[in-house]
Amino acid sequence: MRADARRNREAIVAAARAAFDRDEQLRFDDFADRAGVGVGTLYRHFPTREALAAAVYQGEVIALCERARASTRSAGEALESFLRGFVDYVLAHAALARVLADLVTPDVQVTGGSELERTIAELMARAAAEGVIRDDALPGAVMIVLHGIGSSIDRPHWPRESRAAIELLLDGLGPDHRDGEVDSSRTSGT
Amino acid sequence: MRADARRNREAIVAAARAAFDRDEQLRFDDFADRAGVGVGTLYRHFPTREALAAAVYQGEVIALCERARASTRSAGEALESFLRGFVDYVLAHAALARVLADLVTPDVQVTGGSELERTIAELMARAAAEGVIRDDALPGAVMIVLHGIGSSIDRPHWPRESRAAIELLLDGLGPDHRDGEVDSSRTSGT
DNA sequence: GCATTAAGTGGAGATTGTCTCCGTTTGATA
DNA sequence: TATCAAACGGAGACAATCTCCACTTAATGC
Repeated sequence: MRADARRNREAIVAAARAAFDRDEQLRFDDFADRAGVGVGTLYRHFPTREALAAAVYQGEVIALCERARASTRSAGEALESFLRGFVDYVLAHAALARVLADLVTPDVQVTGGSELERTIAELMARAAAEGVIRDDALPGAVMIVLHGIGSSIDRPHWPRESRAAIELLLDGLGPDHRDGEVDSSRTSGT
Repeated sequence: MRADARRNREAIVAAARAAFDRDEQLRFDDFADRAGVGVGTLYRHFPTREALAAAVYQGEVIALCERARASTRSAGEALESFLRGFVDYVLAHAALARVLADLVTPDVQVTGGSELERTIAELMARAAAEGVIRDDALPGAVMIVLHGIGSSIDRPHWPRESRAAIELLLDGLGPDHRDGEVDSSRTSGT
């Protein structure tokens, strides 16, 4: 890769990161201006807005994933803290939430997305092997909840509700309800 | 309302319902062509794509909601069957999923959305009063999961994963884990 | 150094989808 | 059947995305 190409690419990513961090809503072409390059250059490096967002966050997401997979804690703890940590990270980076949809939908060729799902699947498998979560839970179901968190950013109480959703999910993952659901046997006549 | 206005409005809704049912991805202006009216007429009746989608689905969603609230079954059963039923309905109407985002984000002036959330809140309150779900669960957290289901439509195993997500949610709502989460006390050394 | 050239650049303008505006038509009312 | 406010239609303004290609520049060989 030629030196000027790399320089431009990095300038674009840096400009995009700055804009995302302030949660600015920019037209795609504006990222080119911000980086001081032409739109042609922008499009050559990043064919879509999602590709750009991925370049900005891929590193961080993958780092989170690797930290979790390398964790020496029990599988249950690793899974719990990964999910809570991921949600905290998303809450702190609204722009990531706005593109999480694409990180989560695997059809796009974005490494961060499949990496996220792979990590969750691995942590769940380990936790299930330890018996601390049910062994019939689908990683995809967890992805769907994360997706919901990412795309609910415009709700008034987004952070609180997101954390609540994760807690419900973690509870639901517990090993004690292979049958369960809402405990209808307790139904009183009220 | 003038007769021709009503006729046009109904023609637009009918055309939109037909297009949605086939999950066609139309430009907004095309709904006007399909209904045989001008774009001006389309925009006067439905300022946004979401308003149109709401007109198509509001009735059905509100009907689902009212049926659930009128249910004479125990609150736990009503909540369970409402959530499962709603997901089934969404799975059967992909186009609804695509606009669920807006039905779920309350800033938009769409009656169906707040109606959905109000229904969930009410069913949850009743179930909590009966003691069949925890009383500290936020309706918003449930909305987030529904939102996730709606916006995960492009995932390969969307239906299965969506149902799995609802089951996890229902399990998590159960009354037995006021503390809980993943049961770390069971952690073995493995 | 200096030519060669493939890789890279920039931005004008094509394209596409959304939305507005206003001259014309039509249904309701008396 | 005259009146007029309500409703209509669609040309075209507008906004965002994306392509294309004439020009520039870094790398390579001599």
